[in-house]
Amino acid sequence: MQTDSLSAILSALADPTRRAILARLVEGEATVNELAEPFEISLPAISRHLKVLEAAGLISRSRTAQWRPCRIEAAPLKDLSIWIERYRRLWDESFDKMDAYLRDLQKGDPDARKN
Amino acid sequence: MQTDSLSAILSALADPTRRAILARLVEGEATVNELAEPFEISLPAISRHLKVLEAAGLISRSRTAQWRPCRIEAAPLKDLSIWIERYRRLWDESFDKMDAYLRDLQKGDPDARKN
DNA sequence: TCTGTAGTTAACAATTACGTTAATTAGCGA
DNA sequence: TCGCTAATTAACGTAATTGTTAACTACAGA
Repeated sequence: MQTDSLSAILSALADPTRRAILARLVEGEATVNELAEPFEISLPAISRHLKVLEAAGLISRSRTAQWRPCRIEAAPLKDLSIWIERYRRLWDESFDKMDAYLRDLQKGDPDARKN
Repeated sequence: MQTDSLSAILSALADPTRRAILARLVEGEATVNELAEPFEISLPAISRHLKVLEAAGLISRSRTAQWRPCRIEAAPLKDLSIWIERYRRLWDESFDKMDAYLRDLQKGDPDARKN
C-alpha cells in the first residue's frame, strides 16, 4: 500500500538513522555533509534518507550556493501526534477520567463538575 | 537496522492494514477471523500482520479452544507518544511558552510567574 | 577555464516485506 | 474416530528498502 501520508511518515520514522537526523535538525539547519558526519554510511545513503524524509514532509530543503541546508518540518509530527491521541485513553488514566467528565458534561449531568 | 523497539513499533504502524486492525481492537478483543473480515486479503496475510503487531508488543494473544483472541496493548503506543513529545515544541506554541516558563522558574527568575 | 567542494543520480547486490495458494496443526463435537 | 472450524506454517513470487561504488551535476573562486 503505502500511499497515505501517515504511512509515509511512520515508515520514514521507522529508520533509526532518519530519526537521528531529525533529532539533529532540532538543533537547527544543517547541510548534507554535516548531517552525514556522525554516521558510518556513505553520503549517497544519507542523501537517500533525506529524500525519504523530504517525501514524508518531515524536512524541507533550501539552496544557497552548492549547499542544501535541511530544516525539520513540524506538520507531519503533529499529524502523528494527533493520530496517536486517539489511543491515549489506553494508558492514560487521567485522560480517561477527563473523557468521562466531558461526556457527563455534555449529557448535562449536574453532578459532572463534582468529579 | 531495525533492532530497537521504537523502530519495530513504527514500522508495525506504518502499514495501513495493521493500523486498521489496531483501531478495531480499541473496541475490544477480537479473533483472527473477526479481524480479517473487513479486508480483502487472505487469512495468512492477516496472520502475519498480527505476528508483526505482536512482535512490536502492540497486541497480545490468549487462547480459548481454537480461538486466539487479540487484544491491544498500550505500552508501545505510550512509548511512541513519549518519543514524539520531544518534538512538540516545534508545532505547539503554548508548549513553547510553558517550556520557557519552566526554564525561568528553574533559573529562579522572580518574574517567571508573571508570564 | 580549471579545480575543488557539495550533493545527487545510476547501476547493482542483498535483505526485508507483503501477498498468494496449499498444506498443516489444534481443538470441538457428533 | 471423523469432520468441521480456527489459525498457522510452508513455499513461492514480486516489489520495496537499504546499502555500495562510480559517474555526474552544480557552484565558488583562483
